[in-house]
Amino acid sequence: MATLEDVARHAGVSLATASRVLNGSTRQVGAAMRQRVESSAAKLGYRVDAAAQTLARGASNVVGVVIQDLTDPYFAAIADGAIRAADRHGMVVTLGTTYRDPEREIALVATLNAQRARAVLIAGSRVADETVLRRLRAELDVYRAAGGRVAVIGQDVLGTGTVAPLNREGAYDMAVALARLGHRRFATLAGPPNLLTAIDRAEGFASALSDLGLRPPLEVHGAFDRDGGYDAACELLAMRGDVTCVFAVNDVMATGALAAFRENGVHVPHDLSLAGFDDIASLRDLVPSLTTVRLPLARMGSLALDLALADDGVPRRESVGGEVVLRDSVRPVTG
Amino acid sequence: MATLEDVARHAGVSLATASRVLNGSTRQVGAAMRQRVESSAAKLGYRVDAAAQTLARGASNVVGVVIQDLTDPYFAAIADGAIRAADRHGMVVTLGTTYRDPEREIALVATLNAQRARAVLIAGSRVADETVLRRLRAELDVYRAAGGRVAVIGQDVLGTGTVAPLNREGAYDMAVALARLGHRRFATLAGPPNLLTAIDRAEGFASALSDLGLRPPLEVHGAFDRDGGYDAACELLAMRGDVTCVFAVNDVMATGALAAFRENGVHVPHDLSLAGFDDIASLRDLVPSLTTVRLPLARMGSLALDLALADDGVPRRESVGGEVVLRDSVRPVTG
DNA sequence: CTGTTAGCGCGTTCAT
DNA sequence: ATGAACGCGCTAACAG
Repeated sequence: MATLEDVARHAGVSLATASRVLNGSTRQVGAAMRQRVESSAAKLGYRVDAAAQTLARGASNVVGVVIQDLTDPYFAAIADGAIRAADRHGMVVTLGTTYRDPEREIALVATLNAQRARAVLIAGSRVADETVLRRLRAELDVYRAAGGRVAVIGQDVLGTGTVAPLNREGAYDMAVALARLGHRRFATLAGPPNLLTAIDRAEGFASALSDLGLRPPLEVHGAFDRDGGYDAACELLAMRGDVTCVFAVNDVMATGALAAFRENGVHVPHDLSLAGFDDIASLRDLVPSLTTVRLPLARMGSLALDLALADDGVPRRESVGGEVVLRDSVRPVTG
Repeated sequence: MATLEDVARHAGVSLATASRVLNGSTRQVGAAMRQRVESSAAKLGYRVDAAAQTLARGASNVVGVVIQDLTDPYFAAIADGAIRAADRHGMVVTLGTTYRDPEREIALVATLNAQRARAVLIAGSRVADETVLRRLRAELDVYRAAGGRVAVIGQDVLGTGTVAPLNREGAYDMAVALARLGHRRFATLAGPPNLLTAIDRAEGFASALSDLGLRPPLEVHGAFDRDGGYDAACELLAMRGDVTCVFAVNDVMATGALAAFRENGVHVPHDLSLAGFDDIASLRDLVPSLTTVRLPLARMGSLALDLALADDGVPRRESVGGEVVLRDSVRPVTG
């Protein structure tokens, strides 16, 4: 591989001049030399060495993105937004996946610190576990002490820049919208009992019912994924009582629930209404189409990068609201 | 940020010793010193500088993955497989997205070359455009000349390691399976006319019909995504004739087609059978469930990394077969 | 506008 | 088993 020095020699100029023309310095270089350097670089197939640049500059151009599962469209959409934003900044994304294991989250932050990533974005719900949280915080602290910028997409429990989806509020609004359609008796497919996102959404939903003077929802817990929704829905069917409307705390769970209901001969929305949360694009062609709370996932990813890069010590917090989207999976209660 | 030298000084040992204990050298270090170094490193919050390591070693631990669109579950699944494999090798993935623009593909390879990525994996169909292909090949050549390893997932047109899905064969098998159900008159939602994957699948399908002595399928082109399938399906409806079964060259297009058919009152599979290709997991809950050709997407991603890392000059090629999965979106022709 | 030179943090000979 | 010293490729003063 040709080095800058090779190019400089080949062009008959100094190292510094070659550096100035090839790698964005603000300094000016005469047209003749610039020409010579450029053609030498082309001829030799010169490519900068980013590692050397990082070392010399003391700053890399990578941003780390930590998500839980790339095959979950929720995270894919967020990562996509982050990648596009990084792209606009001329930065490169190294993407890490935790497989929903908080330990891996910590390890990834360490790795990204080693890369001297300019920023680290962490997406995914925090777990209500103080000890693992403390260790993550510690790892983030050493990263930030070294000048690293951090933003999370989710709960603001790390003292970092935060893009906070209004989970509680969105679920609250959803409950109000569903009650307005005449529903009085609800169930919640509530996700894992220790996942903050799931908790917030379930609580927001319940609190709206309470404000409306309705009975608290039946709550069934389950994993935060498609199969969790399926299982929870099956469990619900065994004890449904007079429930007319089911709120799943995310679309992926709602998808599983839909399948479970169908397999058990329960027709949505005729026999039971169903709502989700997130508005995952690739799920828009489900039948019936899912009523949900739309979150601007890609924008959340790019916003997180902006927040992280703007981090000047006083972490900013940006809330993003969700909008209730009524589709075919719910119907008014008649009579 | 603490450097190795800081740690060495703090532990009262030489730089070399500190390096040996902290960063996997094969050399042995006495237990006492090892202990001291480790506790100093912990106390100072030392984290290796990957850039410095890369420079000193002359090799990075990043692998580049180039895909077209992260929100397309096909690519997300492949990238997921690649990330898991990289993880097992202790490597880190920088993920680049082309937005289906071949120019971006070239730029990304250059960027990854700059990172001195140990391997570059490129997923996504080649386009039948010689000039852009030549330029991509040229960029890959300078990367490979510098010792970079490359593997593509798709057509073997770059002279690199290749994970080749058996598109032609899978589509052929699908046609045979559908004909066995009694279908005699087919249409193909064929994707863009210059996309090799789309071409191979459409041709494989047609060639089976020909072998079976059936009429060639009606062909309608469209973008390789959900909306392309939707549009193509609409077009097809205007000229359908006696077609009883539609083959979309991928599941995402089939999803769009399903929506188009439904909106136009055409019931699948009652009025029309529909098949796709890929077996995207997140689409398995569509109703009716999609008949498709299953591809082991995650494995293709990890296989690509293996191929790339094994690259010793003579690029290997690994074909991966697809398996026809019959589901509810097709039904036998009765009478 | 151009050239010289001193590091950036670490791996790795080569001595000891 | 341990340490001293050089070099990886590049940027950024500084000098001219």
